[in-house]
Amino acid sequence: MGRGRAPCCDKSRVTKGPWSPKEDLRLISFIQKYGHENWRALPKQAGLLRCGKSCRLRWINYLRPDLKRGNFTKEEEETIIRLQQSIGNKWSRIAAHLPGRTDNEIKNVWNTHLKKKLTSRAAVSVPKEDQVTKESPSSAIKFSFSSSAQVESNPNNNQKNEKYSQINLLPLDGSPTILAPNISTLANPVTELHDSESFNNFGNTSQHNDHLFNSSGINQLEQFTLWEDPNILESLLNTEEDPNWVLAPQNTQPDSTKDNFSGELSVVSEFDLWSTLKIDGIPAPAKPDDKEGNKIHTVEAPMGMNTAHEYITDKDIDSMFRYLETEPRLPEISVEMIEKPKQYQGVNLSHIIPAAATGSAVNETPGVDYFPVASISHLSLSKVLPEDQPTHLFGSKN
DNA sequence: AACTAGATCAACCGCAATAGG
DNA sequence: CCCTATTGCGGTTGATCTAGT
Repeated sequence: MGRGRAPCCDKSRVTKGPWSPKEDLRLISFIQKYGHENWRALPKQAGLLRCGKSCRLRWINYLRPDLKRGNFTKEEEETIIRLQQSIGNKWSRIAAHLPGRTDNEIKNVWNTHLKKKLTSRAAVSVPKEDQVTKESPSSAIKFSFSSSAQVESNPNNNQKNEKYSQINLLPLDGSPTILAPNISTLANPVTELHDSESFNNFGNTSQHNDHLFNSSGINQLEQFTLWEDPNILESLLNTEEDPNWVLAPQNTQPDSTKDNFSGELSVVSEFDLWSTLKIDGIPAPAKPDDKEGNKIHTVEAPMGMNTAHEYITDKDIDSMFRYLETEPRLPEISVEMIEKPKQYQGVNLSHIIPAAATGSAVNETPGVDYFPVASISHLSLSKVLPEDQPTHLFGSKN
């Protein structure tokens, strides 16, 4: 063995950069089911081309269910300032005092806001001669902290929160559901589906990773029944659940402590346009406001839906395309396919038509455990997936 | 409209700390 | 106690967004 520290992973064989929704869901699904005893082995077991450190960071900073999102409150900022002055840049220790906040987030807030704020306060409060002769940080806090109430709430808060807007889904029977990228779960009333702002933000892929957070800034997983009790997954296997459940097979129980795990965790990470637009029994959303100048398309609802058509904007379609581009298994689709799904049913578009709508049933592989991954379905395996990849069978259970 | 500078923040890197054999 | 593997931490980077010109 050579000298020096061994690299944590083979850098040439791991993905770097921003995480895709698909990767997120894969990581969430794996940890939800098996935990994270061994970060180094986790990527391989979960089928992720990521370094273990990257997975850990992603989980801790963005995916774990107890994260709080949104702007820091004045109280939180005060706490950070106070603790930073007393213990220094011990971000993880500071984070321990702020439930739902991560050390990385706190560090960023400090570097981008609080440090400057503190500096500007000091400039105002300290006589000029003192600024030249005294640079002790501990002296700065003595006069800066009392004025922290001046911190104003950001008038652009709404803008930030808007990025988190999502369309919410409900399984037909109110069953718990698992999160799929670019959609959110049943936590909020489905009436939000009709909110034009949420509608227009459908599938919005902002700069960062907002696909898991709702307009309240709370990680949807926090309200995620399935998350709170992973055993629900198992119990659902024995129930007559909604035909819209997407099921993915589970061939093997991985040993998270071993590196030679050979099983595969199959994950459905696609989202379904139709299920977001329309769920049986729920009134269709109002035609969205075209205030942003997006062209409004009238689209046919797929077979099995109650209504004849729904509305969708260019922006929505773009968002959907953007997501579909990350799904290498999916065939190319066109706007026309989206607008006229019936015409394309059974050809290329079967992957965006809910199995329940088409009435098709997917045969399960004997001896394979299935678990629901999303309350929606749109993959017709025979049309989309190579036949030699049986571990990726998706479809409704009945 | 195009460009630029500043702001933001997710993600990476390297080192330190810790665990376990 | 030593050595190695792994995790955790803090500094830093760089992509993207936003506001200003």
